[in-house]
Amino acid sequence: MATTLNATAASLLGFLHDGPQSGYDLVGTAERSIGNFWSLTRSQVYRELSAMAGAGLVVAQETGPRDRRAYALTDDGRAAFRAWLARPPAEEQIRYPLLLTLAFARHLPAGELAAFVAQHRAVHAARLAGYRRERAEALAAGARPVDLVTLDFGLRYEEAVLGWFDALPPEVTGG
Amino acid sequence: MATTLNATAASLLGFLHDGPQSGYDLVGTAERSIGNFWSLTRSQVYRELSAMAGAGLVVAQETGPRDRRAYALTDDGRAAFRAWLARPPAEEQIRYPLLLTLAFARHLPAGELAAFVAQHRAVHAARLAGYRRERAEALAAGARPVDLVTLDFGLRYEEAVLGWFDALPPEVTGG
DNA sequence: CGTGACACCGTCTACTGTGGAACGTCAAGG
DNA sequence: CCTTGACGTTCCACAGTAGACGGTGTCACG
Repeated sequence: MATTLNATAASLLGFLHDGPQSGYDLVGTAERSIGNFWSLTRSQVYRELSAMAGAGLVVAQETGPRDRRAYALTDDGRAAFRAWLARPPAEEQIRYPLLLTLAFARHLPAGELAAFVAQHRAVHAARLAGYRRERAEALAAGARPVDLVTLDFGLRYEEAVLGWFDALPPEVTGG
Repeated sequence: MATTLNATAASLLGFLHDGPQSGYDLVGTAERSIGNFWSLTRSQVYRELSAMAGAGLVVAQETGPRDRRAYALTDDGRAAFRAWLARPPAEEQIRYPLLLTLAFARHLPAGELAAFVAQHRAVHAARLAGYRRERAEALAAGARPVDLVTLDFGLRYEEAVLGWFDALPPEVTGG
């Protein structure tokens, strides 16, 4: 592994610090813990796992039922993870197709645009509600502020987006 | 072109409504107008252009100086663009490596984390300032609210992120 | 007991997106 | 004249996405 890890592979190593997991497990773990701001797919997880196994950063354990195969961290893997973690993180990426539609809205009949906007607003409202519930549950379970920083990012993001939706001019919302 | 356009290709068609442009031009146009929320690279632009030329959505004009080759919209291209625009836009994607670092911060010495956070905060502060300036200029140039919706998204996003940075617990900021 | 539904688990492929190397070309300035 | 640098395209390797596919264990229900 001459070249440095990519962020997705590194996060898998991060999760493996808590014990061996299969690719399937890792997808679930990742979705639960970093899914709000980092997406990954099964395909990629398995691809990275076998690459890292080849590079000696993880070792596959014996296959269990249903071809289940857990991977365990090696010392090299631990070292690679720490090396990755010490590197300055890159900037965030945002891609929002709705804004693309909005940018070209002059080519679109007004009614359809308003419908798209309403649909997206509903999605964000639901996400915000979900984050608020999650936060309350975490607090009740004794979480410290430092445990909530990534969740709080999502909260503030969704609040901002909802505020943006609600400030949209009537040409866009169909008002 | 049986399969539907992807968003990047569609946006190129959108820009070509204003007249023929080369790949190089399109990269610049896109960066200026949708770059805040939609990234694209040279490689992809040229790839999509030749694919669309093959599908008859655009036609290459004669090559000018420096192998420059402008593409013009065809009627098929116009139709494909409208068909794409009428489809409900997908949800946004966010990937923020800093949050990944934060999520695994327990494996990292405190000082390094604070430095990363400070660097990212500065980036966002600069972007916010840039957006505010852009907005003022656009208003001065007579822009209507509907022309500012995508810029306003960026503004609210950056305000929210900055608010989040400023509410981070001292364990993270090194305070 | 049987079987059908469904979650579990991995593989594969095609396509989309990113980053940078490479390379020729024209314009302008010292 | 020569260098520098913007212009413009091509190519490649890798990262990320989406979904089809196929096999397997479990459990509920008839």
